[in-house]
Amino acid sequence: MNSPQQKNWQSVHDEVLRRIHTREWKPGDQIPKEVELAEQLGCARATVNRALRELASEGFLDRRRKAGTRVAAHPVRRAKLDIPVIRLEIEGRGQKYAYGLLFSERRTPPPEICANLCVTADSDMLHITSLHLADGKPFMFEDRWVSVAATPAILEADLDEISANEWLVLHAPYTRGDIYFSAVNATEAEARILRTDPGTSLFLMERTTWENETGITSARLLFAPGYRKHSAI
Amino acid sequence: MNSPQQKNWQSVHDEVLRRIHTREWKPGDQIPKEVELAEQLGCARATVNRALRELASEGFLDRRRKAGTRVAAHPVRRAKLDIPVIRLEIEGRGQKYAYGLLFSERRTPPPEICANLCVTADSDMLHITSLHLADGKPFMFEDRWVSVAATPAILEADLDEISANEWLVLHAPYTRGDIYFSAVNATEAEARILRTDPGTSLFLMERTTWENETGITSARLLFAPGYRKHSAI
DNA sequence: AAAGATAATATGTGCGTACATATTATTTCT
DNA sequence: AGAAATAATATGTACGCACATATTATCTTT
Repeated sequence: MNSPQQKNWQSVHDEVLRRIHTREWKPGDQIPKEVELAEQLGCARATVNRALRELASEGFLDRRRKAGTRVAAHPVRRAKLDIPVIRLEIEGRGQKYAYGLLFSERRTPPPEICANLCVTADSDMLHITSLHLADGKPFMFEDRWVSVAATPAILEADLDEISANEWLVLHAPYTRGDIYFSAVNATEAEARILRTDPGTSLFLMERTTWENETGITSARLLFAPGYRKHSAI
Repeated sequence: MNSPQQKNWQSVHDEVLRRIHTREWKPGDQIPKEVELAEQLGCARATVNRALRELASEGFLDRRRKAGTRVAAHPVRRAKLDIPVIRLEIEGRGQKYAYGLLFSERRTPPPEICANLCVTADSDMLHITSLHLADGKPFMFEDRWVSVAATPAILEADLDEISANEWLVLHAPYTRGDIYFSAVNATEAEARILRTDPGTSLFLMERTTWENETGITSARLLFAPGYRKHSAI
């Protein structure tokens, strides 16, 4: 009972996914080779290839040359996480965005920043702290170090008008970055800035970005109580 | 000064990315059409198409039929987040995994679970709480509701031996899911289970998964202090 | 001039072929 | 028997062509 002609890769994708979901093909099972599937489904190998490639990148299949394709034994699901500019995230919630520069100083970095960005202790850096507000209420506190050597133009940026977050996105593209999510108790100072109580649990995002092997910036983004980061899978 | 022959889509991908990074093509700019790029780079349109499609899915480009391709104005970077089975996450850190079922009861769900999964208040559900340990220390506390109607086989699972987390991954594939990350202060009970102090800031992951329109399971995963979730971009 | 029909166009995708590449299986050699 | 060379094979990808589709631009019609 061959399935009716599946002429596009989407339908092949869905059909294969259906067989995985119905456990016709179980985790660890080897599935038919591309040419067989193509014949079975009445389409070209290229079409099957496209569908299977997509499914592999989604984590449903493991593929290896010569060894063939099998259903992923331990489906490591890959959630997609959008990392927008803070302004857009707030405006996307239908709230009014505001921003205030708290502090900006050109100086040498503390040890933990050196370690993060792999820079020397005498590097020329810009240290910026700022507060992002949603509907007038503190939303996120940003504590950022930017390498002046890697991004000299940052010195000309008017950081009272545009946040370092947004300026960097527009002017300093990066090739890779790390993000860490965690939870911390608010310190006295942090609580004061975010207008909450010391000890309150806060969502923390730590980001470091790189242009090839050059560290660009390292930021500590501390969100006001109640913040939830969503992701779909 | 055309670039030397770029015969594979990876090199086209990298070359386009280079032009974006060097701001030869700036955010918002329209880039040459596929046929032009193909000619310029000395390869087939299909090859360019593959590269640009990839770049669009990575968030660097916006593409629309007839309108052409342009550099994304607000590069919403998409971080990829791996959601493995807890056991593999712990073993991946080189730690010894252990697991204990705390509690298991078949009953009707409380209102918040009904809302999450879109089920009625008289649904047949399984409520499971368990503790995952790394090197003998509490690592994550799992509080999960599973729909018996959607996954009757769960009743036969030996949840003392295999965690609901892992059983579900292997036996109840889902079509979509939501994940929320946040930070909460430990309650008395949670602090006792995770062997920490009440009020300690804890990283919380709330997951709900669906098979088509049927809610499968909703889980609240509370991590021990110090946990950081990593993601690359 | 506004509305609706029509043409033009860039991307989206399918197909068949050819060859590349990684990996496994087999054979040959010592 | 064990190691090394060789063959076989499934996926990976490049190419050229054709046509589909969405969207914009243009031309009619009223």
